[in-house]
Parts: sequence; C-alpha cells; structure tokens
Amino acid sequence: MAMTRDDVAKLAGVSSATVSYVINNGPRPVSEGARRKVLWAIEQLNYSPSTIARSLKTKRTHTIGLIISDILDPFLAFIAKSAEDLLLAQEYSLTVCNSRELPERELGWLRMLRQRRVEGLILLPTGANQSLLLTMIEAGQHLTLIDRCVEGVEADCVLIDNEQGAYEAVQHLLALGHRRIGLLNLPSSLAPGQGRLEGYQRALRDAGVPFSGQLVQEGSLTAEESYALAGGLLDLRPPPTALFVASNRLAEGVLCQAKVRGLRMPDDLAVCVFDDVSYYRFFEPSVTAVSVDGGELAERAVQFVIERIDGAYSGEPRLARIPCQLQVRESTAGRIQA
Amino acid sequence: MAMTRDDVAKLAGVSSATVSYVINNGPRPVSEGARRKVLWAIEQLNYSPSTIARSLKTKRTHTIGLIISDILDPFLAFIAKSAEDLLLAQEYSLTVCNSRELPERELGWLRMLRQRRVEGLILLPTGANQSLLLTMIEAGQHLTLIDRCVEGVEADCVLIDNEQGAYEAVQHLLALGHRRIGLLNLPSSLAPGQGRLEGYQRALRDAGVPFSGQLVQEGSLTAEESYALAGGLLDLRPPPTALFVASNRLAEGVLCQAKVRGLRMPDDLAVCVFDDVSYYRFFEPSVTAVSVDGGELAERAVQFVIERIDGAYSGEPRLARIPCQLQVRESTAGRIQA
DNA sequence: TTGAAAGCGTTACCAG
DNA sequence: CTGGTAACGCTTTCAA
Repeated sequence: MAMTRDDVAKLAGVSSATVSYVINNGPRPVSEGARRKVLWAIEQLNYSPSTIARSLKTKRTHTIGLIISDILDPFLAFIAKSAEDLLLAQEYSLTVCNSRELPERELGWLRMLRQRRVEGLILLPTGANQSLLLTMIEAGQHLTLIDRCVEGVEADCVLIDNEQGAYEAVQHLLALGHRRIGLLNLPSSLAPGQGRLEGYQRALRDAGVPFSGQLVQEGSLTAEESYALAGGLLDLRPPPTALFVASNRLAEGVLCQAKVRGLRMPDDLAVCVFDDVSYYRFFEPSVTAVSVDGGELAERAVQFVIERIDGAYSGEPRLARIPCQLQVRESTAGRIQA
Repeated sequence: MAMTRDDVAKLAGVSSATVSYVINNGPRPVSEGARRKVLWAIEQLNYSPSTIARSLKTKRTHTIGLIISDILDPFLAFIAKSAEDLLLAQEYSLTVCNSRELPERELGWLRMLRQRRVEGLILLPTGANQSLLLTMIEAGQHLTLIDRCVEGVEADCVLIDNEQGAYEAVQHLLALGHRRIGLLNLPSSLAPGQGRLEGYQRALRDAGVPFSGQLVQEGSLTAEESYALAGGLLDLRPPPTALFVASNRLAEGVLCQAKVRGLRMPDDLAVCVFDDVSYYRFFEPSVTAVSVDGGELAERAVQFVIERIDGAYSGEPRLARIPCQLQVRESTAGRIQA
C-alpha cells in the first residue's frame, strides 16, 4: 500500500536519486522538468517519504525526548508544551514520557528513547538509574536535567531556585506575624524538597523562630496522600496558623482540607504554595504562590540540548538557575489586592 | 560510538543472526552457551538495538499518534495520560501532538506522523484537512476520531454525549428556578459546541422558556477571550442569573469575572460547567459540572485503534458515545452538600 | 543449532 | 544535470 521512492521514480521516469534530490532540495540541483515530473508523481501516488529509512541512512532522528513525572501537573504540562513549541520551530519533534516518579518506568522510557535514537534528552530525574544515564552520556547522548540533579551524573542542568523561593515565601508569612508555620513538603530526599526545606529553615532562623520537626510533613504525588498529610498538620494542637506548601499537587490536599474543615483563609489559615497555577488567581480566596516561569525553564533546557547537538557548545556541564517570584494574593494577605 | 549488532556478534564470536535471535527470543532457539556469550557481549558494549533499523525491516513501529488541541486542558491531558498507560501495557508507545485547534498545525502533525509510519492515529480533529485524512485512510492508516466527527471522513469515532450532558445541566438550572440562563459555548460550528447548544435549547424548550440569542456567546481557547465573552454576558441588562459554560477553559473566564465583580455563587450567579476538573471539588464554592470519564474515552479510542491494527476488527466504522454525569455542587445548589 | 545473505526505503557518492 | 549503486542496522529465509 505504502509507496516507495522507487515507485515515484518509475512513474516520473527518473532515477530514485533524482527523487531524493527534489524531496530534499539538494544536495544537488535538479532540472525544472525533472522536478515537475517528480512532484507530479508524488501527488499521483500520495507518496509520503519514510522517516524511518531516512533516519537509518542519515543517522539523524530530529527527535528529542522529554521525561517528566506527570503530565497532569500543570507546571510540567506547561514545560512540555513550551518545549514542544520551541523545538518545532527548529524542526525537531518531542516525545514526552511520564515516569510517574517511578525509577522502573523511568528506566523503561530511557531504554526506549535510547533505542529510538533520540538526539537529545531532557529529563526530570527520579534520582535513580544513574548507571544507565552514565553509559548513555558516555555513548554520546546529549542530556539536560531539569528541576533536579542526579548524584554523580555530570550533565547540563536547569534548576529552580528553590531555596530562594521558599525563603521569600516563608519570610512573607513571618512578616504577617505568623510564628507557627507548617511545611507540607516534597520528599526532602530530592533536590527540590531539600531546597524548599532549607529556604524554610533559613527564613525561620533569620526571624529567630525555632524550627519544629512536628510542623513538617513530606509526601508526594497522590491526591489522597496529600490530603492526609495536610490533615495531619492541621490536627496539631495548637494548629499552625500558616502553611507553606511545596507544590501545586500537594496544595490540592490542603485546599481540600481547608474546605472540608471550613477554615477561612487567610484568617484561620494562611496558605502559600510553591508553583503558581492558573486557577489560583481566581480562587476564593486567590492563592499566594511562588511562581516559576516554566517557559523560561523549557527554553533553557531546549537551548542546552540543541547547542550540544549542533556542536555550538561542547564544554563542561552548564548550570542554569531559574529565579522564583512571590505572587502575594488573598490566601495570605487578605483582601489587600484583587 | 553506537554499537551495532555486528559488533556484538563479533565480540561474542557468533553470527549476527544469532544475536538477533537472543534479543528477540526467537523465532528460533539459541543454545544456552551462545545466548550467554551474546548477553555478555551486549553488556560489554552497552549495545542498544536500533528501533529504526528494526522498523525498517519489520514494517512495524509500535507507535500510535495522538493529536489533541491542547495538552494544557486538564481533560485532554487526562485522556493523553490514560491512553499512554493503556498503550504501554500493550507495548505501544504514544506520540502526543498539540494542534492548538489550528488546521495548519494539525496538517503538519498529520504529515509528520504519517512519515513516521505510526500504526494508528487518534485524532481530535479541527474539522479541516479532510482530504489528507481521506488519503491516509485509503492508504490503510487506522484512524479513530475523538470528541468530534469530520464531515465526509468515515472512521471509528468516540464521542461524548454532549446533547444529553448539556440538557441535564440546563434542566438542573431550570429546576432551581432560573429562567435567564446564559450559555458560554464553544464554537457551534464544531460538533461539541453544536451538541451542547442543542441540549441547552431542548432543555429550555421542554421547560417552556423562550430561547434568546442574546444569552449565547461563543468562543474558544484563550483566557482573555473567554474572560471578555463572560463579561459580555454578565453586562446584559438584566443579567443572566445562571450560566452554563461549555468547557473548563471557558469557565476560567467566568470564574475570573465572578471574582472581579464580586458575584457570589450561586446567589448572584449560578454556574455549571461542562467538563469536570479536579479543583472544582474544593473551589469556593465548589463548582457544579458535567463530568465525562476521560479514561473511558481513552480506553474506547485505544481499543478501536488496536483492534484495527490487530485485525481483530475490520468492518464498518464504529461509533461509541461516552455518557456524561452531572455533578451537582455549591455553585448551583448552594451549601446543600459539602 | 548455526551462518550467509537478501532485502527494508533512504541518501549520497561516483561515473557518465 | 543524471542514473546506478553501495551502504545504514536489522530480521528472517535458506542451506548447511
């Protein structure tokens, strides 16, 4: 059913090489007559060239892979979308994979992408699979890590300034007079959780407020889990007057608890979230958040990986750090601003 | 840098055919000794087989393509994720593309996926590009349409029961006593908008409430646009007492307006949205929505396409219709239920 | 149980 | 300007 270049050549009455040259506009010129015939034959046969055969020959796939933990996370979805757009403009296509934070699944995708010979890889790593990553790098795979580094893996990396973002958020809560500030954190075994915890601690320290482990809970992906963890924090006696929540997924649990318990924000509970999500603006009350420009993150990651592919850069691993910005809204500041 | 099967064969001291057989577990048996040597050599060389060469030979890609309008739409993201999971379990991988509702972009992705020889295609169509779709089908491409049909294109199709969902939603608003119900709709030129409009109209008719074109606005993707359209509806004199909003993206504009104008839901304005999104549950007030099981939609679409590929089904185009369910919450019913 | 070899659909080199 | 042809890395048939 599928036509090949030979069919086109036959119908056009030229050689298959000529067909190639008109399709690729080069590398050598083709007479106008031949070109016309070829184009006509392509049209007739509905011929579509095979990327597969082409890749086998040229050893280029024009594909880059992106592994993230979960496309349902609005922040990650935005990164994926931004990366797709940026890459499309450079004639690359993007294959997006969800690791769900599971090393097993990450491993599977890494293998798969490797077998597909992606030319570059952008990875939000689980932290495991170091040995495969190392052998891939050694084999010449261009890799850019995002959001987290991986111990022992030297690669370009685009990080978020977690410590700074968390510091500002907690400082803001402290400035409002809160002294009993809970932290619902990502696993502190991973860099983002680590950084956010450090920012939290430093802010407390700078304000002379003692740190209490009781006020810190850690968890991750599922909605049920975050709901339960938030509940644990709110059950403390006395309860925290403010919560700093380390991610939008975790925040769902908190907002849910606030609703169920009838807590009014910010009076009964002030809430500040790391990761700004579109609906926070019109939430009731609107939600104070630490925002990170996902587009910028995607841009740096894409830039790093494309520069490696093009050979525009081939030196030491680079590090980019995306700054955060605190968006003060009603969930902490009250109806100060709409 | 990248090893080939021949390198492995050489190192293992066997033929390249043998290497193939151990990698693929067949189609013929390999002696334990040879197998062991091959495995060892693979390990040594960090060999990773090339999907590309394999595909060229076998004419199978084990890839299916999914084109949706926008991965940032939580409903679509959920479909993409569900499809990925389902396909992964059957050893297929999924390539997700965003058309942004633009025929141009859709065309580009269609061509790209065709060149990549995807074995199946799941498409949320813009409605354009019919001729390419037809030639692809004619060329044997397995296609499943989701959410909308395309005029003149005969393919398996998984639709949402828009008319029924909209009918129930509006009926619910009517039952609460609303008579001036605005509709913020998707473009009615597309099937979903069409169906939702029809459900809206039928509900009014059944209740003996006259239809007023004034109360209907149409628009689509961008946040700014939906905000403006919602504003238009709310500026009517007298304003509608209730709004039925045809999608979660459109609803952002409405919720935003409600906040800015200080409208209290449901007293000042009752709101019901088509598409249930996770945060509606803990929104303040929680948002009444028509929910559609995206997982089920994805499942049917994947099933259709895989059955075509396997040859398990090869008859007439099939149609599946996913039912909707009204989730009554506070934005219409008041604090009746938490 | 094994190896040799013929393709798969391209690209690009080498002669004309 | 053009056609023939040798790869690219793999699978699988055919003979051994």
